[in-house]
Amino acid sequence: MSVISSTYVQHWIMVLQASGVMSIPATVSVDNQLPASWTTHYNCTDVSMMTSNFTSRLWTQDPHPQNWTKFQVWEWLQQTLDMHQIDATSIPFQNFDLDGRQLCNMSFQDFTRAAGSVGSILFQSLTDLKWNGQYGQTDMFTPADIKTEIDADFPCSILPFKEESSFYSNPELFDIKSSFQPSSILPSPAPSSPDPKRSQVKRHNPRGTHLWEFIRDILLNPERNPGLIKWEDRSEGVFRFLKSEAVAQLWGKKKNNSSMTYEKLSRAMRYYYKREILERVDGRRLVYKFGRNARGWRESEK
DNA sequence: ATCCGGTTTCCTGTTT
DNA sequence: TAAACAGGAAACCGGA
Repeated sequence: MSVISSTYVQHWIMVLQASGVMSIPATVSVDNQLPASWTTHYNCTDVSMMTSNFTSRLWTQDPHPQNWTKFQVWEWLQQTLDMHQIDATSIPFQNFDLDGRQLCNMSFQDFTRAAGSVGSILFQSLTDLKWNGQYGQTDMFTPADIKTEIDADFPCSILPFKEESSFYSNPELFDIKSSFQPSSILPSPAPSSPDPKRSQVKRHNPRGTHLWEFIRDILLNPERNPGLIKWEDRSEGVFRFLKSEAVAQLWGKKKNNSSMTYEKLSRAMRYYYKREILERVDGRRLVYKFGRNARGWRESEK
């Protein structure tokens, strides 16, 4: 009934490339893995391998969470957040200083306690892995659901609601506090009873993160920002590219476009001036400033 | 089928 | 001189 389109496959390639999950070598230390997953190890991705195996590509490491090391737990955490475009700084990573066995012993409540509403996403992801050894093949995710999931652009989401970048960019929906705070101030939806309100959130950004959001998220995630972009004036939203070509490459990876350059990226940046997402900073090379229509970069918004 | 937003690509000229 | 900036024009792509 449903056909898995090449677009769909491509999307997943992009998601997994962006997450860097496929290529993190087991030998690197935790300290340097985050930057590594965003930079050099991107280049190791084997796209043809990905396309050749629909089921296994969704999670390429040990599919048994019970056996995971602390690092693998952390890696899964990173990937799941990346997949749902959730700001990694929004959850306290220290709450997940656990190995796979400990992780698997966590209840749904434990997850929401540890990560607020994001906990439900993590819980679903883990439950799925535990039951199936991989994403995407549960009785909650039947073939009939695939079309819906293609439409939603996030096929692994058997979630109560979907986190999207439009969530950040829409002032009415953008509410990091209420969305990512611990469960004490949140109604925690049961995993099997999705909140219809949340699931009806409309996509305004079907192709994923906008460039300015991508840039913002690098700035807001120091662990993902190995000297790529730097705040010049945090309170004013002024930032500077330190490694302009590296950022362009990263953006290209995210968009599955290996020929992205800073020259082309910067053209897209200049289009933001008119929309007041960025403001000009005259006379300073590689320096930009967030404008009135850019959301989610202020410290007070976090 | 068509329109649209958000880029991407290419280009020429200017500034640092 | 290279790298970055500026912005026009057209193409592209996926969603509505």
